[in-house]
Amino acid sequence: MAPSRRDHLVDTALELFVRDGFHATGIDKILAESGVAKMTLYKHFKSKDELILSALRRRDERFRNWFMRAVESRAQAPRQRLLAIFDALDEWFSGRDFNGCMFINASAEFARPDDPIHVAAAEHLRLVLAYVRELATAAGARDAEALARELMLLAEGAIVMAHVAGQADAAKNARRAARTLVDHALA
Amino acid sequence: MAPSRRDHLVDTALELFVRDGFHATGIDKILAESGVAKMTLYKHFKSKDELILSALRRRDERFRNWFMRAVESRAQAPRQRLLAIFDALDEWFSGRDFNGCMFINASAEFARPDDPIHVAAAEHLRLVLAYVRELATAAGARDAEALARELMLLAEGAIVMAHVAGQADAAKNARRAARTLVDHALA
DNA sequence: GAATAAATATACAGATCGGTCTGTCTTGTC
DNA sequence: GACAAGACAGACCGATCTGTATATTTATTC
Repeated sequence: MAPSRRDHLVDTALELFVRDGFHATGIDKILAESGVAKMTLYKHFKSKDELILSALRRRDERFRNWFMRAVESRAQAPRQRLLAIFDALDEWFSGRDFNGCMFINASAEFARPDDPIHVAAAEHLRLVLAYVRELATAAGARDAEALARELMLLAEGAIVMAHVAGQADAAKNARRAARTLVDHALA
Repeated sequence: MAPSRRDHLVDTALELFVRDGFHATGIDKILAESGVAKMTLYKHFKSKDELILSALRRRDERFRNWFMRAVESRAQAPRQRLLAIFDALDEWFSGRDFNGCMFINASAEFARPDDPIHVAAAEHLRLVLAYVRELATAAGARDAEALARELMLLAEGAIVMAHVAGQADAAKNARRAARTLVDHALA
């Protein structure tokens, strides 16, 4: 079964949104890039914002899937998995198409906290945090919630320093800090 | 001496850019809000991008000024100043008009690393990092550069978690992690 | 092969974008 | 009072924006 027009549309939009941003990517560019007609887009999506939401949902799904596999394939021991988070980030940052976190970017362009797009970005972070908390719990942290939040700070900070400041080694710095925090939390 | 038209323009633009984003803020809105004529704007700035750069420069100047005063007024001892960073962030996040970091947002909308606006954002982070490194050096850290980078990760991560995920206590989590890292680095 | 559904191309609407241009009016200075 | 500088208002430009309408082509299915 050939990929549906809708899927193709979401994939193309996803790529352009990540590369150029949301406001800077016009409907017409998405249509030209995907070879889909305008009426087809508006049959599947009520508006550009709906398309953005679909792209964010797909990104969330793919990213967390990749992330969990990347972490779990690197280590078996729970404590090592907490550190493997930052090895996965390092791989991500080193990719040619790294352009920051799509959800941080979405929150920048849709700043009102009640904007559905901003809400979707918040939900993504909530889900990633929940996964890190699972890892922290498995590792036997006294306060898994606290450790997870601390590691999330390092992870998000690394994304920012890698993207905004171009610090290619941000994930490595974060890993070093993470080891200190994990040692402290598991002592 | 009345504030110059140019200054008023930059201030108005700064406010709107922070609140609504860069692409979402049109020239006309800035003019209407500031009561300045269009030709006056284009006499002072070659383009909208030039106005954005001026707004970023002003923001960088004001933010770092506020930040250094906020840190130094909270503590005298170098080690305590490193932790005061996160008390200052907490105050910032609690403000009614907190809308994330303008430089992270700018990098999201102007993603190409060689874009002058992205470069300006990178420079801002570089300057903040330099200040944190000074504090770390004064505190007698064995590796001041490493400690400064780790604390920067926590700070930027806190900004993201506070803005994107609406975590009001992000700065407090960061402060707790920072204490662990500082203790480890000064041991 | 006809009927049906979907996707196509194209044109268009109405608004807004960044930026230019032409004037008018105010203000300060000599 | 003459004059120049600077800011004003507002029309205007071409391009682009999201979204809609129409009419044609393609593909599937009976």
